[in-house]
Amino acid sequence: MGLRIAIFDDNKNIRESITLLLQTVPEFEVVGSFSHVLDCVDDVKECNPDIVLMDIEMPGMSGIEAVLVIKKHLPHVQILMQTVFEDDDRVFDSICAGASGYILKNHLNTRLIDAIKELQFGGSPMSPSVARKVLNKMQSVSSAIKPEEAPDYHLTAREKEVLSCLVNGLSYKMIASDLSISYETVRSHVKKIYEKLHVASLTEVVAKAINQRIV
Amino acid sequence: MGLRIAIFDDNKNIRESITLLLQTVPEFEVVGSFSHVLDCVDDVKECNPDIVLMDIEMPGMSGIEAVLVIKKHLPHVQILMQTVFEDDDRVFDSICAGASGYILKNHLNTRLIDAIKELQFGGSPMSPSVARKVLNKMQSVSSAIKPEEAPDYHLTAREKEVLSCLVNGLSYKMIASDLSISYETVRSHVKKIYEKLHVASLTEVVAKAINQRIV
DNA sequence: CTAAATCTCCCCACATTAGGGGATAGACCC
DNA sequence: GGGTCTATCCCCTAATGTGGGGAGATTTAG
Repeated sequence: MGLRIAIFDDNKNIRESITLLLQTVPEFEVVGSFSHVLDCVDDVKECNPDIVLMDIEMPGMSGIEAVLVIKKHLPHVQILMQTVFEDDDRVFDSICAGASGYILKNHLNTRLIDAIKELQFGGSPMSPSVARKVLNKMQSVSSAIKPEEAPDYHLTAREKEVLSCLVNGLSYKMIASDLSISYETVRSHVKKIYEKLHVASLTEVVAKAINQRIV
Repeated sequence: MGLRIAIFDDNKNIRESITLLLQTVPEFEVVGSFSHVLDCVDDVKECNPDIVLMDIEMPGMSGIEAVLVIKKHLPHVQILMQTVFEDDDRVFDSICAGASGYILKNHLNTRLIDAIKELQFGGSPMSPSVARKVLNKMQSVSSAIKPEEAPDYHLTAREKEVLSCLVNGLSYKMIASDLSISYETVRSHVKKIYEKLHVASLTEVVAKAINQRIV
């Protein structure tokens, strides 16, 4: 069976030349070609593609927003961004929106067919400069990716419960009624937490809990 | 001028076959071939490559650690990981350590030469499945990448100062002496902050400040 | 220049948290 | 069965934070 492909691009010439290019591959089938994304979810539902080629710059709604809504309603569809832009914002916004690949238009002729095949088999084709941006960004947010070994404070389950209540801004009284225990018990737990976290005030507890993701 | 390449791999056969493969490209020059990374910084300084091929599994020090130290001492060197592993940890650790590409050994024959050329021109070659992992990870940490539009609470400079003191766990008294203002003034600021942030307790202030990066 | 915002300080009354103590009952380990 | 850990509860005192006011000086914006 063939691979169903839909194209979104406001430029008619580009849509047509992409279509021509894709038609040189027997297994590819262009099942839709649209000049805007205002009805993209319906369009995609209608033509039921495996892969969507999405331009970024389009009238009305941008291709990035389109990715968001398509992915939301049809998460199985693979979306390949194809655009002239390679500024960080557009690249990362597209990826975060759910795109599975990102190739620049000047690579279309040479790379599009390979890129689609790569997508089909679970890859994420990217133009070289885009891939580099992505890796650099990964490095710069590495702290978020591999949270530095959070020291273990040996909090008990109950203490963690109390702690997360504190972080949510509850007072001792509220926590007591929330957990159906007495005010004094809450206090005992909090005292223990203070000891274990080596802090001396609620604000420090909250700051430490959030920053070290103990919550 | 040629492109200088160094190879780190504990398997002699692999080193030799990679060398043979690379020698088919006239511009490539294999300037070093090492079976371990214990002296990798010296080795790399010695042979002065543009690009390093790094295996992950090696005796003594792992290739990932080697990437770290090489990048630390010789940040301009481009490092391409070549390995059989594609578990998330190894992939992300390598990238965070500073690798500029990551290809799987079963793609070596077909992709290595292209990958090196891509590296040379500022790209970041990755095996398809690795690229997909990277994109998925990017999406999952998107909150860290694009901090959702922090609403502006119109805090004044002074209020922000006080706020950051609070987040650091200081009491009103300490803040007062820190900023050389009276206790009552601190209170005034805090009251204002409460209003503007729509909260009613210190813990909420701290939590909101940290989570929304107002600090 | 006037009005608004900001920063500074003060008072009183009340609520909440902090630090010190101690106690009981159940679970778990050896 | 004795020791350790956890969760639960209690008391007292002191310190700190909360909520409601008001008020003068200075800077900023219209």
